[in-house]
Amino acid sequence: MTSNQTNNPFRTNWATNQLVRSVKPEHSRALEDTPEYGRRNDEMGGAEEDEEEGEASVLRRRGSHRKHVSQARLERVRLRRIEANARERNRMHSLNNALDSLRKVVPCYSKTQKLSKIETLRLAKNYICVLGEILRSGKRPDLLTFVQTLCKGLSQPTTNLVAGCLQLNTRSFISESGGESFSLYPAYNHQHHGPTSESSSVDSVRPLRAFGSLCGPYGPLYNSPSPDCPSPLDAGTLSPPISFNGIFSLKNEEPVDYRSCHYGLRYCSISQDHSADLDPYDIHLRGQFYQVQEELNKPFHNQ
DNA sequence: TAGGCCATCTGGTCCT
DNA sequence: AGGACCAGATGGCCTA
Repeated sequence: MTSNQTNNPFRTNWATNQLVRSVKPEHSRALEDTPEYGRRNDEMGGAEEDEEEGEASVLRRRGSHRKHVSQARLERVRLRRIEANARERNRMHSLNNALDSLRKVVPCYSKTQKLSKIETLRLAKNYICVLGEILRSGKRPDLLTFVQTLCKGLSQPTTNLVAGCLQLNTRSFISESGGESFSLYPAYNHQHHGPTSESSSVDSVRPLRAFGSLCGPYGPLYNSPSPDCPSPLDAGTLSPPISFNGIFSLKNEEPVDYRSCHYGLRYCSISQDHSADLDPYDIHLRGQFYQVQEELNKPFHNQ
């Protein structure tokens, strides 16, 4: 809610128009000399000046004419302007909703510290680049490439934020990954951890979001729709999991009900017994083997 | 306090 | 004619 909504919109716009008027090019000024503009000035308490002075007789003649024909028409114009404003607001709101949806599927999502619009777009573009490269090559890039690509063109604060979301710190890498057997790919999930798992963490990293977000043939495997379709992820409570050598770190602002999670492959590899003890701000999930995950990840097994 | 980000209003342009 | 889209301008809020 901005002051524009709480205050009389014409109040600020009047000042705006006064200023704009002084710098606008001639072709724009022409329109402002129309009855519509005069009417608006009247409403904002500004203005008879166009008619009283300034452009003298021609305007005055036009002015008298417009006063004669204007009332009903001007009322319509004013109404149209109000309606157009409302439509524009709605349009921008839907655009913002779409951006929010985008925020939820890029690697760094936080409800309390939202990425700006421009940074969201940049990060999304970078993310797509990474995923595209993965699809193209069938291999996951090395960590450095991933991070560099992801943060390409991002501002320093956003880079820090993304790094924070991804928990990019040396200690995590060294202590938990042993130098290279880790994954920071939000689109990935690990597998084969736990009793039935193999422990090769490099191989355990598998892309996941890339397919989980599609409405394509892999969609049913997840029982999860695309970003266009509502999903637990899109409900806004989940952010992409980060895997460090089989340990997921999930940072969220709100608790997540993992028991009702449809993204079983991504989030539900935890027993219900433990779910109540989860710290939503730093959740470590122990992966379990899922048959469907094996299916899903087939295309991503390195050739 | 400056700068970044955002919501809103507005007029122009294009399209149906 | 009217709606969608766009870009410019502005003021408010927040943070370093």
